Amino acid sequence: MARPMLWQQIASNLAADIERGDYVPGDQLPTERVLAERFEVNRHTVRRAIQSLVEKGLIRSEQGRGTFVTDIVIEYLVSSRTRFAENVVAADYDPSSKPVRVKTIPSPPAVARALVIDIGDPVILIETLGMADGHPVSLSAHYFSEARLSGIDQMYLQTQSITQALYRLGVVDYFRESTAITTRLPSRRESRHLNQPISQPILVAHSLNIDAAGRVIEYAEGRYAGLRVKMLVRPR
Amino acid sequence: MARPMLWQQIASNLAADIERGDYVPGDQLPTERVLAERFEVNRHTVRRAIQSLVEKGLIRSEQGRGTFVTDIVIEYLVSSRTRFAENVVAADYDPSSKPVRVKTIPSPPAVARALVIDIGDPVILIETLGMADGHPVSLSAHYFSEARLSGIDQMYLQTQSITQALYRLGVVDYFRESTAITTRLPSRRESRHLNQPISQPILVAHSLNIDAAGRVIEYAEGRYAGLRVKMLVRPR
DNA sequence: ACGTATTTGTTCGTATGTATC
DNA sequence: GGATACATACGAACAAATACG
Repeated sequence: MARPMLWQQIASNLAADIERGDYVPGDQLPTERVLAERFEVNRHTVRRAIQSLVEKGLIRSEQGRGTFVTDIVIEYLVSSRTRFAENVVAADYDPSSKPVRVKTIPSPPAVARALVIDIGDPVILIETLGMADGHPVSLSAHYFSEARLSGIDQMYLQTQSITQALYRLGVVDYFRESTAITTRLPSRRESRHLNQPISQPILVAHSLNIDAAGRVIEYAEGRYAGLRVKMLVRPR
Repeated sequence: MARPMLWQQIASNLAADIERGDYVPGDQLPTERVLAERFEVNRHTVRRAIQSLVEKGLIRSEQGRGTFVTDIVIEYLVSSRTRFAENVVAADYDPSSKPVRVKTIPSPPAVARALVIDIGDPVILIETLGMADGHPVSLSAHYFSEARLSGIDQMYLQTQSITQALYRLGVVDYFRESTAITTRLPSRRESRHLNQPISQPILVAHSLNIDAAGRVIEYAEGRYAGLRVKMLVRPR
């Protein structure tokens, strides 16, 4: 029997530390020199261990900076049928979501313009937190015209799915008409929900969804954790 | 004839200041109190003037912060034929660009992967600063395989246009195959070139351009001033 | 704007243990 | 046993990128 090699022992040690949460995604690992001292081996041996973890995708090294635990990265495909859960599944993570706020409010100007209603007309706001493997990824505010889709708030609370809620209200399918992507620093509230530092920028996507007949269904403002999300566009 | 109202005189005064460049996009105007003193009118009168300029879209006021000259906002359409100049013209600004760096380097891993060459193979880097009405908007690094497009650096320096340079090398047209959009804070160098604070996030777009035959032509990393750029996606 | 310290990346050389013929 | 090839591990030095005052 081959006895386990030194570098493999070190690799599984480090992997266990990461698994246990000693180091969370984005954290910097100790330097190679420090690890070499801790494990009482040569730096080469530590490097061999690190290399194997990099190949596994668990960590990433950056020359001159350090070695870091890999962040969860969702490649968020912006297409005509953009759905949160599908994108997370495609990235091989476990999707989940929960309501943050559900309420009816007078529509702000930007929302009214998008939904083609008058400013102040009642709109239903459903704000959701989307997660991948339990890590928050997106905080999305979905706006619906109360006049057109009355009761969607109740349907959503029952089904926990906007697609499902729309379906029960007769919207069998809907499409992404346009998406405008910007960036800014998060508010305190946003940084709290997305569990990321207030100094880390977020991606902001304003999108308009229409049904098969071209009627405006939903206007949404999605805020995405900049560290964990990449928007992928394949143009027509 | 109705003689001009006080608030209108003040409004056109302020508009002229802005037109003349006393205040550039993003600048904060003096507070309402200060303006009231300067024009020797009541604050209400200043407010009426400001309101009219806000409606014209020239300035924007933020409760508790101040009044600011509207930033230039480019709606950058991500499509199969994405060209910088065309996007700037569509937003009604005057496009220009200048080279920042032109050099041949061994290809870094990410570039090699995108261009389907070996790591370290020579690539030509052309870095350009794109401007709208003289305000920097994008800092883009364009990578070309030296083996495939030898001499494009010289062509670019002659024509000052990447599209033109490619044309002279036999690439009559090219298309955007994919674009990945992320965000982060700028480096010192980037913030300097884009003339924006280091604390303001930038949009980062990694894109791949191919020719009509589907051959990879160019890999680019565009960095866009977050304050002045909105990426617009119309999915297929 | 520029040097200094830190950190990863690369390349030498050397020694040792293991498997194979 | 002997010769060879190969992988593992250690040591030292330098290169390249980065961070920071």
